[in-house]
Amino acid sequence: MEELRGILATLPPSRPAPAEGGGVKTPPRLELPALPNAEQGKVVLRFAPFPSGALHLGSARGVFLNDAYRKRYDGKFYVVYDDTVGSEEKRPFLEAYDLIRQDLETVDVVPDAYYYKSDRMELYYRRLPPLFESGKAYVCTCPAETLRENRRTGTACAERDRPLEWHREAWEGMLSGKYAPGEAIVRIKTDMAHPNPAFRDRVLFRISDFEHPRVGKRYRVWPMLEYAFAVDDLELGITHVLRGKDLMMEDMMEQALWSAWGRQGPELIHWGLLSVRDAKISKSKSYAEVMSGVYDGWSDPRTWSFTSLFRRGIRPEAIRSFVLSFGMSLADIEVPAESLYAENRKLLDPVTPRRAFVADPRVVAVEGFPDDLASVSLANHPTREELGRRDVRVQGGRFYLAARDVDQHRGKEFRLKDLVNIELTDDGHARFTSRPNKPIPRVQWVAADGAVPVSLLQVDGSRVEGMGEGSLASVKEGELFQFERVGFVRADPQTPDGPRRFVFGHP
RNA sequence: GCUCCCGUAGUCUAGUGGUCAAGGAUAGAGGCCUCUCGAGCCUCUGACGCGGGUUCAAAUCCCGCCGGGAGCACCA
Repeated sequence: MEELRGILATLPPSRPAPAEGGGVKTPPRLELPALPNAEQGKVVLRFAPFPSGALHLGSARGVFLNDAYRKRYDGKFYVVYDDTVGSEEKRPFLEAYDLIRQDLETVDVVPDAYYYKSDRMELYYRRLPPLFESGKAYVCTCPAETLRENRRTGTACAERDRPLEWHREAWEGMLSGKYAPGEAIVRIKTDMAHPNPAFRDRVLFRISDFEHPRVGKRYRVWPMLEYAFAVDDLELGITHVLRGKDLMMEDMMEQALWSAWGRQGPELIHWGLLSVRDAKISKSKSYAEVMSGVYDGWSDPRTWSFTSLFRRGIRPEAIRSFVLSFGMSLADIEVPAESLYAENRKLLDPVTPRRAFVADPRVVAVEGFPDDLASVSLANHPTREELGRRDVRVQGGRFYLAARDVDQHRGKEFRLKDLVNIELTDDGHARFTSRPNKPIPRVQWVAADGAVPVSLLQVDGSRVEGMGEGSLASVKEGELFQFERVGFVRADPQTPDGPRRFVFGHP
């Protein structure tokens, strides 16, 4: 898996055109540095996710940087499922292939092709014999522990210099089942005294009996990531590899292999590691919680998956701007999720209608509420008239206020925002005082008449229950609102009865 | 420990020897708004890790130090 941890000449045209007036900010134009040796129309890029779960915010850098350069150079972009057999702790999962495909669709990234490493095993095998012949690879039957120790001390293993024929036969033996898992591996011959201990005769192939989710037990000898990439990057004509700098050592491996094959590989370019503060992202934890039902599927906000962000009303363009703003810097960074929200807010604020919602509601009956005040017309947006208005019935003077507001304003006069001024006595009774606006605290309210119960899913998976204004009764999935003084929300699918369901996006 | 990478405001980023008395974003502070204590608008605060060089001139080049990160798996 190499998608973990992730401006073109212009921003994508999908960004909503800034409307006139309304104080809409023009987003800054972002530019990515040019790629070395990149020719217009001839750039071929690839993104290689390990199919163990949905794509999430940690994958975003790989997705959007590749896509941005693909567009900038009018090139190709492939998804290569990095689905070799994995290990005990890291296994590919069948469902993940489709999840990843859907996630890419969700964020409007459409690859030119999909490839599966598990379909390309013969290609990997075919490239190996020449390495035996040129003495660049060998079969090693050391136990893992011996191998580690030798690597540490820079000691070559006894088999390293056996004759070519022995290695050929041993390789056949690996394929045919003569060796059990762990009993034989293929290693590259670099230099056992290489200053970087991590680079001393690394493993190219190993035996695994795991059943692969796509190809079952058809193969028992599997390549390591670096070898598979070294082959695919040549076979697929990749011109530039963009990946996180955690894979820098893999560069050395790929380059060693290309040079052994007498070929020139693509340019290798890295970005620093990205972590998002406030977002503890663990694909394996998410997988476990999704499977066990603790999480509400991959759209549970706690996964930080693309789908879950979408469900929260976070637009793909916001994620794109967010990750592209980091550029190709090699510095490791930790960014607060707040930055992502700020990007999304620029997109949503100008187009999102306001609605009233109060959490933890208390009923307040206002004594002396004016009889002639039957309804009030409220703007859907404080500055953008084109978003229209709505009428809210207030007859009878019964309101829901947030418990917090009730407590805070007990014994004081305050204004029901956009409506009238009232006073709350110490024992909780409310009475009308006056109508004109004046500089006193303003409190959010929901008219009890017609109010609908609302359940708001939070980022931590909990729910806040409250009451929303009557116009929310007919809400449909996907509608976006700003609950005033609460934040931006997106409507979940609704059920005929029960509360209206929303997902909290961000303030 | 070894190898590699990185170091501009709280955070992210622009900057590739002069136009940088360092630009933008975000966060923070203050203000505005016939009405969002959480949106919007305006203003303000705030940075080149340290020490040596090179140069007429350095955030930009060189060396050292300090600090941070990654790799050292028969995972990806």
